[in-house]
Amino acid sequence: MKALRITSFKPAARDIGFRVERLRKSTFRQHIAERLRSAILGGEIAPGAPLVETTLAAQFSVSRGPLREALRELIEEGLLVTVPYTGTHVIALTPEDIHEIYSMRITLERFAFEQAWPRRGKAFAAELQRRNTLLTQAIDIGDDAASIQAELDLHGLVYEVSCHKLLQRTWHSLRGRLQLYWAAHHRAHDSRGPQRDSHDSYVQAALGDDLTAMLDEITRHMGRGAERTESFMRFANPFDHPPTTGVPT
Amino acid sequence: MKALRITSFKPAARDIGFRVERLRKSTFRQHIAERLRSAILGGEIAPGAPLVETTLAAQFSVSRGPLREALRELIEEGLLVTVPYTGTHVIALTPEDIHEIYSMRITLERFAFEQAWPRRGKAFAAELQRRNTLLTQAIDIGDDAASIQAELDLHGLVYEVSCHKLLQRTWHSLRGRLQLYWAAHHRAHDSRGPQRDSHDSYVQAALGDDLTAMLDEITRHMGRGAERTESFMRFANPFDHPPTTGVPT
DNA sequence: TTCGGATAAATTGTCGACAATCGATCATCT
DNA sequence: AGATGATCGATTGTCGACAATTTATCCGAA
Repeated sequence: MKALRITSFKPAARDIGFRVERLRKSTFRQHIAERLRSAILGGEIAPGAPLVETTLAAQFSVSRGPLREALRELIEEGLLVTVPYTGTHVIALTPEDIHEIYSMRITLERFAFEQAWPRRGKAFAAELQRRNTLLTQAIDIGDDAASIQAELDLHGLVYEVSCHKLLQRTWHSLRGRLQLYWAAHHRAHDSRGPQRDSHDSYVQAALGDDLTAMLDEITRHMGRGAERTESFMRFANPFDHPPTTGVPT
Repeated sequence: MKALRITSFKPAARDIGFRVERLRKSTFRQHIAERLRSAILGGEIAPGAPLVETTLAAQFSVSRGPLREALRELIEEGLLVTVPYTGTHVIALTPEDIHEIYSMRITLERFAFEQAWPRRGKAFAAELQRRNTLLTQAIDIGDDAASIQAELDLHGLVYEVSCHKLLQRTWHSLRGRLQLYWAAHHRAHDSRGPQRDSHDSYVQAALGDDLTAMLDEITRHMGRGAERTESFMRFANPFDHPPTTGVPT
């Protein structure tokens, strides 16, 4: 076997200017967590659907140990809820949840722009436009999953540039819920995801010099999304689910 | 045994006006997670300290299964970091982390007040003053742990009143890190925690009618805390730790 | 001495089996 | 019929042992 080992070198011994991230050894737990996450977020597993450990373990061809640990991760992420001795199921988002997600998004993204504003540069501008192009293309093609991904990526850039690990972490969690909802939304009535050109003013403001205008744009932009979203949920709400017992711990 | 069972009643059958929360069944995992969390946050386990599964399992008198799951929870919460096949240790906060915590706090607490502002009532005012009194008493007695707890509780009220589950969840996570740092801080040079009367202007503004003034007060209040905090860390930084590899997943 | 590889100890990852608990079903009694 | 209590199947919680991997140590050769 003799896998290449990069970890554990003497600190001061021949330092090429070439730092490599400690390459993460794959454990079943990690693979399962990733796969399950994308399955949930991608809509392969519907919101509210129950997950049975033995079944999943069999599907992944592992024992229940690693599987349970992977579940524990997703539970703590807020994607799953569990009741001891009873079962685990994917969270079912309520209209209130959606409202909370959007209001939180406005707050976080405004903060992110305040942090990132002085850090913007040519690379930022180029990357922002690149991602916007990607989004537009995905919409034109009509690929729902790609559109969602692209929109999240577009909005994600400012968090990356903010250089604020805690903020990124929080966004990551929020992003998961948002993706979960969007996937369910699009699957429910197969309208295309984000509308074309809907992010042009967002991008333009982000490249401009007026921070206040940018902050206003965020509030306006998100407001539109929240509005469309909530009005939809008020009509068709396929998930009017039991208590769910989802206390933050 | 025959424990009393309140769960699972028919919805419409004789509803006494007496709602009771589904009492949570205790599993080892939960107990361990709680105990470990408080041990870490309380400073019993120092930041950066390694945790060995077999040792812990022996201390708690359980097998490694439940213990590992409890660890997984704390890892996902951000209190622990782990490297596969290598080990787990308590996070070591850097000055940048502290800075991030405080800036995030300002953003979140301002948002919380915006949400909670119309919901304030007599109960809110009474509770706020009660908690402030508790804080003052704890400081007068000189009980560090109680002071930290009291200050966090005081600031926590607005999140509770905000009725924003997502926000509460985020605050809970932030609160953990804050508590972790404060405990380490106070233990390092045993100065008393928060200063007396430092929250009077905060409480006063929270009871007033000027939201803008409140938001400013938050920024100012936190700014003071961050300043004291950071200046301390710049001088004495006992935790100048290895890479830590703490990617948010 | 210093470098390299083999070796050993410690720690985590994984597995399969067993125990505890829950929810539903059904029998029984008033 | 309605409520109460026992039974059963399904699912999760827990355990102990074994395998895989990392890290530190030791030994030998240039």
